[in-house]
Amino acid sequence: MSSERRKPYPFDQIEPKWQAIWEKQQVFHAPNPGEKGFNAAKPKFFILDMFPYPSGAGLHVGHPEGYTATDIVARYKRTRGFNVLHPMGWDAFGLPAEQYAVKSGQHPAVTTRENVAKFKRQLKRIGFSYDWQREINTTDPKYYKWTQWIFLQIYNSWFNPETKRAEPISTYRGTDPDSVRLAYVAEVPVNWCPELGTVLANEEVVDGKSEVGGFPVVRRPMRQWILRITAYAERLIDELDELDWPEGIKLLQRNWIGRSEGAEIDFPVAGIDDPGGQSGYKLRVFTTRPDTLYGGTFLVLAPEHPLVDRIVTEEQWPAVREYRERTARKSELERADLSKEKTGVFTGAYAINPATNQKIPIWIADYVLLGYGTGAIGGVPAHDDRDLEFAKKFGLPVVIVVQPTTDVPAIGFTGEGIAVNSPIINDLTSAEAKKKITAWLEEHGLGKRAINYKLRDWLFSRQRYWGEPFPIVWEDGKHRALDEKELPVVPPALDDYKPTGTGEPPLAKAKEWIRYSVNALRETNTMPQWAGSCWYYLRFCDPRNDERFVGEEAERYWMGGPKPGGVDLYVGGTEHAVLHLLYSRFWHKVLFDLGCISKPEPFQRLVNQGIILGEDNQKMSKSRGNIVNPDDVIDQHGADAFRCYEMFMGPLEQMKPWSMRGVEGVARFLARVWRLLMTENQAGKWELSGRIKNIDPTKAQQKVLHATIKKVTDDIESFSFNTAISQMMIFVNALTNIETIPLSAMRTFLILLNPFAPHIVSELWEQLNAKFVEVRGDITQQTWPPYDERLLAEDEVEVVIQINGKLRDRIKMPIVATEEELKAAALSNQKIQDRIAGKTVRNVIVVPRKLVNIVV
RNA sequence: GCCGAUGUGGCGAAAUGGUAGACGCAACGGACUUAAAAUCCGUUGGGCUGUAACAGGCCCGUGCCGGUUCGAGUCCGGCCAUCGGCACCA
Repeated sequence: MSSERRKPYPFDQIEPKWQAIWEKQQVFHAPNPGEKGFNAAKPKFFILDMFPYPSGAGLHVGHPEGYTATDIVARYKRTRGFNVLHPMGWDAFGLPAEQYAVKSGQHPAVTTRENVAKFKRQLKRIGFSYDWQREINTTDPKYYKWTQWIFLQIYNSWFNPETKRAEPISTYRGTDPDSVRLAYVAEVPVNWCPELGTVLANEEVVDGKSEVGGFPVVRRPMRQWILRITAYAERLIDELDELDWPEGIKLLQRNWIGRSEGAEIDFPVAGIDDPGGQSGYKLRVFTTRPDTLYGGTFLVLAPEHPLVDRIVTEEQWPAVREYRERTARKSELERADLSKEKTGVFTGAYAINPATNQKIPIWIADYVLLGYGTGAIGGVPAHDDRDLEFAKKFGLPVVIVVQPTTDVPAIGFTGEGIAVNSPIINDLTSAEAKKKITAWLEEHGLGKRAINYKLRDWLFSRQRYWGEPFPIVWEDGKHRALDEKELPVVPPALDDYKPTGTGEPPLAKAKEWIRYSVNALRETNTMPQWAGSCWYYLRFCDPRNDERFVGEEAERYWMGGPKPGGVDLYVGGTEHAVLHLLYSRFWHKVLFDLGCISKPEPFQRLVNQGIILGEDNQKMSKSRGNIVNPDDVIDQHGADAFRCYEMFMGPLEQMKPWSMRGVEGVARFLARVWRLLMTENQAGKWELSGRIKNIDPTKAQQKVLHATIKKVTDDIESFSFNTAISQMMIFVNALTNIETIPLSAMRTFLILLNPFAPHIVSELWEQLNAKFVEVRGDITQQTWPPYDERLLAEDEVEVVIQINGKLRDRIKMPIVATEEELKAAALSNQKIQDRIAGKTVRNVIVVPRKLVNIVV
C-alpha cells in the first residue's frame, strides 16, 4: 500500500475511465432532426446553463452548482425517453482578456483559447453530459458572423406601433427611416471612464465608479449606437405572464421596465410680455395622478428641457443659465443623491392650470429628469413628497385636493382617498377621479391617457477592441449597413490594444482596416459583451450551420412545444435576472417578429441557483483567500462526491456555505454504495461481492426501495436534489449489514443514483453485467423505474394520540382502521384514560392513519 | 425610503395545517485493531424530575408580539434582524 492515504473506493481510476468511454462513444450527442440516429418519436427537452466567461482563474465551486443540477435533470430526462439538448459554450468577448492584452501584448484570442481549454478540462472532469459537438464560442468568427447578422436585422427594422411588431424598414412610410430604426445613432451623455478609456453602460457603473476596476466615471456626450428596446417595453412586461420563472425575478423585470399609467396634460404658457395672454407654447406634463390636477400650484421642468430657452424671462435668464451649467457638471450620482436638499430656479414664466385656470409659476429643478415622461411635471405639493419639499423650500402654495379616508394629515398624503376642492371630481375616490378627469381632459383637448416606462433604450456600443465589430460603414457622415455577404467583419490584428484615451475606440488605430473604400470608413465601436449571449441558445440548436444563424427545422424542433418559451429549463445566477434575460428576450422578439424563429420567448422555465459562500460564511474572493477550486475537491474525493455534495448542501436556490467536512460525508455515502456491491480480495483488488444474489427482495426492502424511487423521482421533478440524496442514504443505510442483497433492488437503486453520481454507477453496473448476464445494456440505456404505491403501504401505522393538541401517546393501528375504531382505541388507552379522568370530552378529531386529538 | 427573499440544534438542513429537527457534519461512548486510520454499532435541542442503574415522567423550544384553529415552523396581522434589488421615474 502506498504512503498516500488509501482511497475509500477507486474513483481516481473509474472516473477518467468512464469519461473516456462517454467521449469515445459520443453517448451524449443529440442528433438534429434529419441526422443519423435521430429518433423522431421522442419528445425534446432543451436544458440550458448560463454559459461562462472563461476567466484566467478557472472554475470555482459556484459555477458547477447550477451545472450539476442541470446535468442531473439531463441524465434523468434521457432515461425518461426525451431527446435532450444539453450544450455548453463560452461567452468569451469581454474586458479582462483585453486588459490582459494591454498589459502583456498577447492577443486576446490567445488568452481566450487558453482559458477555454482550462475551463473545458475542468468541466469534463466533473463528468457533465454535455453534447460537446455543439460547443460554441462567441469570439469565433463563425459564431459572431451571425451576431453581426442579427444586428443587421435589428438595424434594418422598425417597430410599427400599429401592429406592435418589428417590421422590415422598407415597410416604413415616413420620410426619415433612420429616425425609427431599432438600431440608431445618437449623441448622448454617456458614462465615460477615463481610466479604462471607454464608455460604460449604466449597469457597469456602481456608485459613480466602474464596476471593473473601480475607476471614476464622468458624464460626457458621445456618438453611440443605441437599440430601441423601449419599443418592446409593453410586450416585455405583458409576455412575462406565461413564463415559468420565479415570481421574484418577474417582479424584478417588471420593476426595471417600470410601467406607469396616467395622463399627459397640456399647460398653456402665459404670454411672456403679456402675462395675461397666451404665448402659444404648451407644456406637456406626465402624471400618474391626474386626479390631483386641481392641486397643481407650479410646474417644474428638467433643466435641459428644450422649451426653457423659449419661455425664460430676460430677468431670470442669468440664474437659469447658471443653474443649467451647474446641473450639467453634476454626475448622475450627485444628481440622484437623495439626501441633498432640493434645488431649482424660477424661469419667470407662468402657465395656466387647465383645471383651475389659475396662473402658476414655471420652475426648473434637477429632480425632474429629461429622460422620463415629458421631462416636465405638475407640482402637486400636498400629495407628492418631492413636490412638497420643493414647495416648502421655495414658498410655493400648497392646496389639498385629496382627503385621506384614515386619520392621517392630508398634507403630504400620497395615497388614494377622496377628491376635494376639485369641482369636476369632488367626492369621488381617487380611482374614479382619475378616470373622470382624464375623460374630461380628452374631451376638451387638454390631455390624454398615457403610459410611461422607466426602461431606457439600450446603449449598445463600446470603445473596446475585444468585441464584435459593427457591420456598418460611414459615408458622407451617414451610416450604412454592410451586405450580409460581407460578414463576418473580423477585427484587425493590432500591436497595441491600449485605449486611445480620446474616447475613440482602439479599432481607430487600424488605419488600413477602417478604410473600407475611397469614400467610406468602418464603424470603429464594438458591441457589448451582452451581444453574444443574447442568442447563443439558438445557435446551440444548430451550431455548425453556415447558411443561417440557426436552421429552421432544428430551431422548430428544439425550441418547439406548446408553451411560448423554447428552452425548457434555464439555470443560472440571479445576477442576470434583469439585463441578460431582458436583452435576450428583446432580441428574441425582434427575430420572432421578423419571422426568423418560431417562438415569442426564449426561456420557458427559469431556475436561479444561490451563491456558494466560503467555509467562513463570506463571499468567495481572492482577497479573502476562501475560494474553493473544484480540482482540489475532486483530487481528494472524486467527481461523484463533488457533484453529490454540491446538491446535498441545501436547496439549489439558497445561498449556502461550502464545507469540506460535508464533502467527506457524501464521499462516505458513495463509498458505502461501493462496498455494498464490492469487496476487497486477499490481493487487495476490488471484486463483486458474493452478497449480491438474484433473489426476491423482502417486503421491507421492497418498501424502502419503492419509497426511494418515489422520493427521488418527485424530488428531481421539483429540484429538491438535497432530499433526494437523503432518501438514497436512507436506502443504503437500510441495506448495510444485511447478508444477501437482492440484485434487482440494487439495479433499480443504481438507476436512481446515476444522474447524481454517474461514474461510480457506470462502474458498478458494468460489474453487475459481467456476472449477471440477464441484462440489457449500459446504465445510460436504462429507463427510469416506476414505483408501486401498494408496496409503500404498511399493514400497521403508528397513530398519535393528542389531548388538546399535545402529544400524549402513540399506538400501532392497522392501516385500515376506521375513524370509529381509532377513536375507540384512543379513548380506551390507559395513559389517556388517566389524563382525561374527571374531564368531559368535548370533541374528538380523527385523522385516519395519522392521529386522534381529544379535546377536553 | 420602496420592493423582494430569508430567519428552525454546536453546524448544513428536513417537515401536503397533524409526532419539530429526517439525512448529513461535528462531538461523545462502544466494537474491531498491538495501536492509529478506515469501518461498523450506539448517544446527542434545552431544562426539571426520577432510579443503585436502566427505565420512566413533566415543562419549554422553529427571530419577537398578537390572532385564526381541536391543532401553527407552516395561515393572517404587526414588529425586529440579515441578505438582494431599485432608488427624486412624477
